[in-house]
Amino acid sequence: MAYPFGEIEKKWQKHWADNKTFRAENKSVKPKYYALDMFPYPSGAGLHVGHPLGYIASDIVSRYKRLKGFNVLHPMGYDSFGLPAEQYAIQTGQHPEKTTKDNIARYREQMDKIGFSFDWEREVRTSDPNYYKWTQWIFIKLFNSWYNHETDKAESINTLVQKLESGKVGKLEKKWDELNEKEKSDVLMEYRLAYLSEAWVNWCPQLGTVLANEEVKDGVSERGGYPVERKLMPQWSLRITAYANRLLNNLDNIDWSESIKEAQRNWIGKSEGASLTFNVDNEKQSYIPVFSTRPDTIFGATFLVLAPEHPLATKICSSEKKNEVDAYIEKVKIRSERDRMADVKNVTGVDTGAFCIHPFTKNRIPIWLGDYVLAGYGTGAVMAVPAHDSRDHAFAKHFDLEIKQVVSAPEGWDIQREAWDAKEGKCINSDFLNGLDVKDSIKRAIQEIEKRGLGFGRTQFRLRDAIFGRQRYWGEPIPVYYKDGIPHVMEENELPLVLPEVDKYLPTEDGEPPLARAKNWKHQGKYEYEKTTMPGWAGSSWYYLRYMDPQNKNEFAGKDALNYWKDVDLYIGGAEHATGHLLYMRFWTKFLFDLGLIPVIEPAKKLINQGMIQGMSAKIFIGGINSSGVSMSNNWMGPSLNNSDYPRQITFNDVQRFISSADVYPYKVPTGIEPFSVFERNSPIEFVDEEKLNIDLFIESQFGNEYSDSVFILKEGYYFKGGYYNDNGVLTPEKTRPPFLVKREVEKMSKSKYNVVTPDDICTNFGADTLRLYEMFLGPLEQSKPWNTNGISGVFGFLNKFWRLAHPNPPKGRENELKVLSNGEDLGGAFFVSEDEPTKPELKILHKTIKKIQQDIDNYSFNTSVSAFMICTNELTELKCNKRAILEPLVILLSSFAPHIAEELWYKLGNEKSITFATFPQYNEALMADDSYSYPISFNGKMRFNLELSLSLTPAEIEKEVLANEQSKKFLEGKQPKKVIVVPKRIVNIVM
RNA sequence: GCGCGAGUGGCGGAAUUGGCAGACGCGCUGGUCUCAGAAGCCAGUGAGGUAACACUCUUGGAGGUUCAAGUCCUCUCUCGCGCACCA
Repeated sequence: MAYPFGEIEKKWQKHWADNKTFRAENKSVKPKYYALDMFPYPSGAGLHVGHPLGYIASDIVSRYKRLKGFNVLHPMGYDSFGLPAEQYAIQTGQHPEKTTKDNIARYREQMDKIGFSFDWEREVRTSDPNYYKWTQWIFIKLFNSWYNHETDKAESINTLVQKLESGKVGKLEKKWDELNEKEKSDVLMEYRLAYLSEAWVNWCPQLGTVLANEEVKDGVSERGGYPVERKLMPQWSLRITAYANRLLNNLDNIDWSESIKEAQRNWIGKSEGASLTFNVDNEKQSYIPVFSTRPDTIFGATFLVLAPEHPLATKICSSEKKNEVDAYIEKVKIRSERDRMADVKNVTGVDTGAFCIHPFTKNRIPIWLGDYVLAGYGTGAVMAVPAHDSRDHAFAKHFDLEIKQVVSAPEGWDIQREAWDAKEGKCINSDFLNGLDVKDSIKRAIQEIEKRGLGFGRTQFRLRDAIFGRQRYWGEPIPVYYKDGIPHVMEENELPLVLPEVDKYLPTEDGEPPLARAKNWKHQGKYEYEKTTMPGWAGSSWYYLRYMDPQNKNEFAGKDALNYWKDVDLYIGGAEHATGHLLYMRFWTKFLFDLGLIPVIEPAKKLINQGMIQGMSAKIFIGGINSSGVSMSNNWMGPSLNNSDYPRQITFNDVQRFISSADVYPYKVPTGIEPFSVFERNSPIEFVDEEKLNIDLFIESQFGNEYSDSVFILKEGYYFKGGYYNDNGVLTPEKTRPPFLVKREVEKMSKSKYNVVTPDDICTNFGADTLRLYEMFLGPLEQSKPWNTNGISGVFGFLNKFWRLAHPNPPKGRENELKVLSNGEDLGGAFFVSEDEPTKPELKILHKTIKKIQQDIDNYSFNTSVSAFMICTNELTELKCNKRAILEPLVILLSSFAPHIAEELWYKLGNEKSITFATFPQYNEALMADDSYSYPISFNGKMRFNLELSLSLTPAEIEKEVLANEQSKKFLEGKQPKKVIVVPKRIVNIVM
């Protein structure tokens, strides 16, 4: 019989909730510890087994830190604005708020079953007006701030206005005071950290909306397949680029995984070089600034390339090239930026017919347009040095442009064939740079450029400002209204700007966002509000602060709370947020710090990315209707590929589709229906046992219903409309049907792949403690792994074994000592612990385990902790140890991992307060010490035998003992050892 | 292409950072209990080899450093993830 986990878990979950056991206090003499999980988006599929992986780890740490005397903040909430609820709303008309609430209720129910020690009084939801009021408030702060590069921090926009008034900043055409309101607004927009500007977006005219990059595939919208073009549109953006340097430099001071830091470094993409200007050889005196990290190669610049979107492109081109240039720009426009980046191999471009003057040589060099130059990076123009940049080289080769070498390459390098990109070599053909090393010549070139007033040294970032507006309904309204065409933010005391009701969640007929449907939704009844909403990452960029003081009505969080909790000590979540959420959160933290609103510049000291738990998808192969909608029946040759054998029971008209078992695909699928009509589809895994699909259940289900008319092709014979036919078309008794197999494949676990496994079944069948231990036992936290339940019985067995330590069969003659408590009669025996003094071996086991568990938790190595518990339990079982002095401390150790069983045993041991308030036991090295050690004795590095020796021996004595040993003599074969290595408490190695 | 990470039994994974490779668990084999099964308990389980020992081989591959290498160095292969015309 298993221990009564069901009863125990329910009982203690209720106890913890009723007693608010895990409530964190904002004032305490204890040191603080803040353990945070990335909060989930509450999707309709519910929590799957991958979610709790990180939550369990942070819960173990939280419970451990409480035992270690910390005041622990361990909260949970929901990132509850987002697209899926809105899509569902569009399809069904159900308000996203309702969907979200239902999903949250389900998440909560699932989490409660796992026994997390969250302080639920601190729950936050980003879609709650009491929460997003402060998200909007931060937006207003961003709008009212600018980045002062002199002080290197954000400041109130008022300090900028002062500087503008005194003329210290900016080059205004008129004096500040002489500007009208619109002009002033436009000037300030150039500086505000939240600003409105024209930005390039993926615009889909048919859908009337902007699409995110990932929603565009092959130049058309993923949904509907409508064309998408690049378009300049007014957009709200956040000036994250102002923080690029600090976001980069501060990475060195936080304990985050190297891969995340590296991803952020790449994303920020700092590069140093020079900006220099080329004058166009025309009457208009146009000039083109370019950015280069290789100003040392300036003498190798043989042409200029502009991005097709470059504003000068159409202005400078010669009249005879005008048509060609316009055609090219039009062609490029309909491709998304992503497509352009993906399509690296094809060189495209066009000659503008215009020329510019090389600033040093004064040569005339041609100006081209090329789509390998990105409008959004640098100045949108490059000086092409084909000899030393392979992209320029490819372009030059394609259009037969001059390639001029200016850096020495290795012997035999053919510069006409391949570019020499490396920053190595000496400058040649380069006037004043000749003979200099590349590294020195970069500095020298910048000096010269600055001296001659051609440009200046400059640092460029790949990071771009974050587009902040979304043409969506289910998000925070941006607290902005328009008065005489000028955007104004609302007053702080007018917040929150509550999301208005709309009749439909779609864009309007004229292509305005859904919020344009809101009736009478105007600021002070007069002024139009901004119609876009904030992106998903807005609310999550600061939520860790709100947890510190979630009920606060007057501030986003109170000063005392902020100063007490400061930052997150341990943050656990997925690595997929490397360049999104985690970067934005760091950005907002630095901004709030600059304004003096919070005391920290980084949100989280330590970050762990838990690995993804993948799903085991079940793929089926469906053939039938081809892409043009023509039934494939005419090509169908029958399962045996022999038309004359074709069974009469099936007429072609009945058959919609043919589904192949994985062990026959593609062999029994007639060649005529390949390849265009056979496709893979995921079957929901609940109809699959190992590899076998239960066809009957499958067809009856909502998912499989559409295949009720299909032929299921088996290795031998086939299945059709409830009957099994052999290859001769003879209806055959059910029993002989061969299995229909699916192809199992490891994929990301997601609702759309029908491979989601929820934790609920495990909780029901084995209990939450087993789930918690098992998820930890699977392997290192950071590692990704497919979910399987193969090993779960081992973990469950361990908990039962542990339970039995305190529920042994009572020894003869001492039955009267039995302590029978409430539900005592369950296992082999009733609850019974001995009050005897522990023996030395028992103490050794205990203290060894305390040390191991403590070290493992400190290293976040939870899988090895579980092993340690198992070893300890096995050893104590061997000794038949049921002593209080051993079990009581062990129960405390176990309580972070398996809190329910620990809490129950703690209670049975006679403790009245929750084990949460116990103290983590201290290990004593002295009790673990052995007086002897079994030395492995090796000869020439090969281990031959073990020898038990006292640890008090000196190395010299050990050597003597070993050499005197009978077995050693055998391996020495009479030879004299050359050398004997003795490492005390490790090894002895004899070199012959 | 660039960056990061990883390759250890049939499987998930250990290995105090250079010191007995394969802990712990699954699976498998045999035994015990049972009318039978499940659960539990006991024993075995890297490969080769042997009646059993002995012995030999073994951490993706090839070299190297060392008394000693899964661990350090060089080269190389494979896989996973991230970024990807960033001038």
